[in-house]
Amino acid sequence: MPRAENADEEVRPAPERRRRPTADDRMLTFHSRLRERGLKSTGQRDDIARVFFELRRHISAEELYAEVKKVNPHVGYATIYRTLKLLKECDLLFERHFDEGQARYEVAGEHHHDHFICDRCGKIIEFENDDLERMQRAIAQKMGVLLTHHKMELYGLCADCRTRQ
Amino acid sequence: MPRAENADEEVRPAPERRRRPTADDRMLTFHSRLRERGLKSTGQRDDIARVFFELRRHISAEELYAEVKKVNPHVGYATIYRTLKLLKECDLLFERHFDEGQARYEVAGEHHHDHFICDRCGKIIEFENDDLERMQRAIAQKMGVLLTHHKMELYGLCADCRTRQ
DNA sequence: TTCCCTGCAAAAGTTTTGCACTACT
DNA sequence: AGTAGTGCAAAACTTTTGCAGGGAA
Repeated sequence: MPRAENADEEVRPAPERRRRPTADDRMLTFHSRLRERGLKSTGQRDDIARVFFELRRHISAEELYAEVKKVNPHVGYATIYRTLKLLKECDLLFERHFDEGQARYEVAGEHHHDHFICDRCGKIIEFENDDLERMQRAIAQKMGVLLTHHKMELYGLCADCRTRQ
Repeated sequence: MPRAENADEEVRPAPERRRRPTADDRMLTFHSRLRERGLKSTGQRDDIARVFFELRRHISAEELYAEVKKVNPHVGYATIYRTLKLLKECDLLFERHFDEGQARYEVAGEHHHDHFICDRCGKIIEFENDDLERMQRAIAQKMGVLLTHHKMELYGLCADCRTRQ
């Protein structure tokens, strides 16, 4: 394990350090958040939410639509978008805008992490680094601003594309 | 070695540390880049590029269109977009996608900086921090990726909105 | 039974493109 | 003269919305 830079020790893949909620856990949360708001649970919402919770991360609306269609061919695009917005309001989803035209969505509620996006193959790698987080807070404090969220994205060639190049 | 506690000393407003090229300087560069590529200089391109170089940063295509119209009412949206793309290819412009629907454009070629965006008033504050840059490179190295560019955006309430709140 | 929810299609917002015409070099 | 550039309008793409009908509580 290299130790020249102290960043080395701090960089680690984002995947869960404590138990990650299952799709079922998240469905229960979704239902209770809906109830809290006086909104209804419906077959479409459940289908969309379950597919979203079970699928790989950083999905686009288009991809989600295609996946949901496999389970429930009746669902329309409008309901996909409306449900994505709803999941966001329920704090169960993050909406991300990488350097593309369309938004990508990921399951919320895990430890904060940032992203590396491969310019060539589009692969998205998550990582986390506590020093980075601390430094951002320090910068915000110095500027006198109140931080609500932030975005830190690295772009380049992933290890695979780099060698294949 | 980056440390969060001394970030204070490193945070400074981004504005130029060495002489900033004038709009005229940039126009000359633009013309020579066009020539290199066998492309033509035209009245519309000059009008758009000059307005862009002289105007405030982080402009949207819509705002630029309105400004250019004042100088040359004949210019169409298509030419605005085509010229923005051209300026990008000439490395004279950065395209940014903050948390909005539309892209914003800024003059390229100055020292690298990052952005704070106010959630309330939309104000954009630039800042730079060398520790942050170093740390990003260290992270990239650790992940085995080749970095081409990155994006670091802080969102929240600016000092003004924070007190007015 | 009451609204909320859904699907469809149309609209909206941003950016790109086809085409005939214009104008640099 | 020849080729790249322009304006307009239409298209493309992503996301939102109006509306009439359907379904959860």
